[in-house]
Amino acid sequence: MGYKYNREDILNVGYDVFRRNGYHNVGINQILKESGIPKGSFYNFFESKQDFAQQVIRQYGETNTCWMRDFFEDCTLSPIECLKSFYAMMMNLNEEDEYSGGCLVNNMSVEVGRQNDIIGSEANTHFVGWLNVLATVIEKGQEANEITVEFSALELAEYLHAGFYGVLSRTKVTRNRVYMDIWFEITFKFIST
Amino acid sequence: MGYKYNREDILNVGYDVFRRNGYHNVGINQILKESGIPKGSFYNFFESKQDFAQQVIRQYGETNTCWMRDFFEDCTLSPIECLKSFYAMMMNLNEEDEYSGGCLVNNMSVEVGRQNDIIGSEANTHFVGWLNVLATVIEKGQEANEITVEFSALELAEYLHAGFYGVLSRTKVTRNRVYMDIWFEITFKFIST
DNA sequence: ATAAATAATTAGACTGTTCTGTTTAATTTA
DNA sequence: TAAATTAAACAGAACAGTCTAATTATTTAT
Repeated sequence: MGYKYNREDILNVGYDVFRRNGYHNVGINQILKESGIPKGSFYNFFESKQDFAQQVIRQYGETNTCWMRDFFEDCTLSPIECLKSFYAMMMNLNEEDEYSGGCLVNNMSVEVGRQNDIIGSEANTHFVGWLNVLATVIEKGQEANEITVEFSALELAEYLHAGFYGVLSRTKVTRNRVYMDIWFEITFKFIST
Repeated sequence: MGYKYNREDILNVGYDVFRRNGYHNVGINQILKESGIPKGSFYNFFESKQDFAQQVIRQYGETNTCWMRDFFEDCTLSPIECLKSFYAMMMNLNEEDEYSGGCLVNNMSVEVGRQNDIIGSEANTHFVGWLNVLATVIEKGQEANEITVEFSALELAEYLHAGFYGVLSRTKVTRNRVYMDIWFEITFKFIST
């Protein structure tokens, strides 16, 4: 029989709280309260707030990379239709969430990515992982003549990635799905052959 | 002769400090220290930290709207070349700044735009203003047959806006100009007729 | 197998600092 | 002289992180 609390559960609470509220707006006490863990246990598992945040990002980043890979592996549609349904799903999730969080890794990048090297490079690591998954699918789409070959698969992945996160920022203040829809329409029109 | 300190100078300090460090990571004391103003004077001019941040955003937002309008009015190139040189300039500024700040309004949107209605809607107001300026130029480009008419000028403005801010977030953690260049190449290739 | 010893985890009071914002008084300008 | 501004001490809450003790799990010795 294990102990009462475990690292993973606390990380999951951290994911939720950081994603919705940002990094500097969240105190350790809030994490403790929402996870029901006492301070001593927290500092037994994590060295500091920064260390905790890094581990939160890492867990989510890795989980999401696997999730994306599985999604595209299981997707039986053509490559570009897989991409479309992936982004359609992300947009739906964001709408259901009422645009209140966006992407944890992007939020962390914007808020502290430049000042804090530890968090910045942790975020970048996972961005790169996701971009590679996207690039794989894009490449298949190019081979199937569905996607333009004017640019490399990785360049197009960066393009999709940037556009989507830009539009997430836009929905945070407009709280309206239409901006995601516009981005979707234009982007997929443009990359399609 | 006026008093020793004035609202505008403090707002400019706030712009710089908030842009580089975010909202919740900045304390009033930092603003006081960097502007040399005592606390009493600060609270004479501003009701609260939130009120201060709102005014910082407003001043920058309005200034930037005018600056953009002037830029495009003074630009003697064709519409799409004006757009290109506008974004090229923004990219150069960001590179010179070593990717350390990005756009204040976008940073604020991502960090607090969803939790804080005051700041969120202030940010949105200025986004809308900038988008309208962009749309005006895009419309001219469409009339001159330089820019695709598959989408409305405002939709394309949203598209440019989202992509650019997405890529700013990307440069914050990569600290490399190349991601802006990729975005630029792809985007202008796509919108050009 | 059981008991003793060791290690890991839990618990929360406590520390010192920093946070936003208040207050009161002195000074400056109109 | 009256109003606006400047000045800094002060207040109360929140902050990250420390510390000691108690509890629980695991390992070692018998």
